[in-house]
Amino acid sequence: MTSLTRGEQPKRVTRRRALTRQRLLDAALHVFAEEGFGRSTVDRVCERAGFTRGAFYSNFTSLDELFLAMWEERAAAMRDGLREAIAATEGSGALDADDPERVLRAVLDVIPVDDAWYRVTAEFTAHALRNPPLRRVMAAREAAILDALLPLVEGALARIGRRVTDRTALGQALIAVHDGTSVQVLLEPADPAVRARREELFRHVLMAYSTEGPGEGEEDQ
Amino acid sequence: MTSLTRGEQPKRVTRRRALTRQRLLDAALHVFAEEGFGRSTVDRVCERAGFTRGAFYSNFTSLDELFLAMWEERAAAMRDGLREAIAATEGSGALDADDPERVLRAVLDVIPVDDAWYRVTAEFTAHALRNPPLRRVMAAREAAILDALLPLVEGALARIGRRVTDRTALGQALIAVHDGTSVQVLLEPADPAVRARREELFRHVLMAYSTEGPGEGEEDQ
DNA sequence: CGTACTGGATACATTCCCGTATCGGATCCG
DNA sequence: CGGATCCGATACGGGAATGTATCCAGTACG
Repeated sequence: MTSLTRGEQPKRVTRRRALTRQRLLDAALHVFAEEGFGRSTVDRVCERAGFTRGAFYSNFTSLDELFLAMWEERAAAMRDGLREAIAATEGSGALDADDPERVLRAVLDVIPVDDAWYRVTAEFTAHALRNPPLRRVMAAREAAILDALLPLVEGALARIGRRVTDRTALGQALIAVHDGTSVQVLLEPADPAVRARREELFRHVLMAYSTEGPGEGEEDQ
Repeated sequence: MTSLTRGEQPKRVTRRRALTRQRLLDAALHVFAEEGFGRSTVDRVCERAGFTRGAFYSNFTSLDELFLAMWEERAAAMRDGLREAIAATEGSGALDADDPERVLRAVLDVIPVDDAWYRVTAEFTAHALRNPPLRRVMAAREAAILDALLPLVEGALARIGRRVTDRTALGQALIAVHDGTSVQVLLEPADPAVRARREELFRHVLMAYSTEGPGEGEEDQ
């Protein structure tokens, strides 16, 4: 379908080019969110970005490729955000021996339930499941993102005195819970209880996949 | 958009009508799964069913309406299947005091990870999130389905000596875990470990939301 | 400061899909 | 079995979106 393997860069990336690329990415997020990925068209994305289709085809070969670029961006932002948030809890005075709540907060604030983003990824995932090469690309990238995020969570847990028993299982569980409960929260936006149950489930998972053991580096402060 | 409230039935449902309706439903499932809900068209559904668009518009007003009918069908089948499966475990000899595994099996076999169905519902859900009236309809139906299924699970748990602490929370958690882990299994179809971790997570949830207490009716036997 | 080149706009031909209105044959009922 | 009714096929008039090929202007570099 599309060449999903990094094509050769045109020797230099002019300033202008980078800008229009970014504008296209921003516009696409809105369009995908509003129309749905499946119903989105190159036309609309360009219209929203204030370009014509020529600009699009000069920067991307397909909406798939564009989405993957968008995802990359998002993942990087999340990774940085999480790192920062966890670092922030670190400085904040004395650590109680047991304060999983703080870790939970840090994580949930950085990786929130984002209406638009949820819709877009859900649809794109379904789309990828229909297309084996794309599915593989997606699985690989997801694994990479998890690899970057997990150590952060694990470190945070260690600092409050809990050792993770099975790193991979915890990662899979957290993602499943995040995704699975996000829909529920979005479907029932008026009901705060749904959100509360989501967080309770996160607590259960964090506890179930870690054990009260010596944190690696700093047991308490 | 579409009148999602049950319209008035034309006084009688002729045999022929029922048949074409069913053929349209079956065809639609395939088309949705293959093309994606968003990219599916009335044309294609009819083509696949061997009708022309006239037939479609005579039976449904929109693809949304058709999907809801499809979902209804599916939910009913699941409910019956689950009831039957649980009833089957009932007769099977002496119950060990603690055999959550049996309950888990019964449930997982009836509500499997279904590739095509997952894609379709995921996309339709995203679509519904974009459309408040439709979102409400969907939330309501989901709640109704859960109401029908939960007592069955609760009963099965009671028979192995576990009392559910918070019915609603358990239901929400099970659904979240089912949905969230389904994607993972489908994204990584070659890796049996992913599926194993899914089931492990189910076990954790079943235990976390129930307590070792006297089952309501039949403590043992 | 001018020129070679890159990037985005425009035009084009094609394909697909929508929803309605009307018609003729199948189906049901007495 | 015959008439009333129902149902699905056909015809119609538009409206988008696609990807490509070509062209002009803005940009960067010597």
